[in-house]
Formats: sequence, structure tokens, C-alpha cells
Amino acid sequence: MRHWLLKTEPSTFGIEHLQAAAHKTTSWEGVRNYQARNLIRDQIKKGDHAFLYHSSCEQPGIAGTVRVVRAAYPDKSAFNRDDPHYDAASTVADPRWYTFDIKLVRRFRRVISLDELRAHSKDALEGMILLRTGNRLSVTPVDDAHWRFILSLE
DNA sequence: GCCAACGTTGGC
DNA sequence: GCCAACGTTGGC
Repeated sequence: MRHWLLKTEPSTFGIEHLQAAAHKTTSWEGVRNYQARNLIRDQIKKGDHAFLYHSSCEQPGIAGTVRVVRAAYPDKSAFNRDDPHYDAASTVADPRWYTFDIKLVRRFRRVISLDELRAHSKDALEGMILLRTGNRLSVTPVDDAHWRFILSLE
């Protein structure tokens, strides 16, 4: 069982949206980066847990945890011409992009801020991908030890 | 296959 | 809005 971190912009889709969604579940569509695609397609399994991270917002940080309730399947938004994530190169016969479903497990009492995570970048959270400069990957693996430590921060 | 140009991400 | 960092594209 692996742990993950999923970035999202709360102005588009944040933890409040997930909380309000039917069954508190959503499909994680729109990832258009090959590295992230490979993780989704090959490594993210049903039952895995992930942090929901808010980016490009007033308070960047981890807002809660989610569980993978369905593993990878083709991302239909790539087939839809009207969708902003449409990709003509992705076909039903040979899909290029994948999505998966997540369900909200718990919204933290407070957002664990990027600043607070950074404060531990040289000890407990050393090597965490999110904290590396220039990291833009929207789906990243999280070490078990990092996972437990971050939960303990709340 | 190289690499310059361009687009995107995301913190500040 | 700035800009560093990185991914993608396309000419050669």
C-alpha cells in the first residue's frame, strides 16, 4: 500500500467540492503530464491513501486525506472536444490519459501549510518531492514515514 | 537527436 | 503580476 499526494487548485476543485460531491467521491480527471500519468496508470492502487494538497491559493498546504476507490481507467475528458483537457491524440482504442476515483476520508481541522512542511524539510520530511525546488508534478508518492509524520502535525 | 522557443506551474 | 523551474514542441 503506497501513499500519494495530489495537487489541486481549490478555486477549481478543492476539498470543499469533494466534501459536497455525491458520495464524497470524484474522478481525478485532467492530468496531462506523462510522469504523473505513469504513476496513475501503473502504481496507484485501489485502497491507497493520498493527501489532498491545495496549490495556487491563499494558503497552500495539505487539506485532508482521500482514499483511492477505483484504480486507473481511461480519462474520458481527453475524448471530449469541448473539454479544456481534450487531446486529439488520445483515442478510445488507444487512450493516452488515465483517471482514477477518490473518496474523501478526512478533512483536517486545519490546513497543514506549505510553510510548516518546509520547516521540516531538513529533518523529518527530508527528500519529500513536494518540497523540492521546481517540483511541478501533480501526483507524487509520499514515503510512509513522511505520511505518518505529517498526520502527527495536525 | 539537439536545443531554442514557448507554455505551464505555482510560490511569492 | 513576477519569475524560476520545468515540460513540450518543432525546426533542423
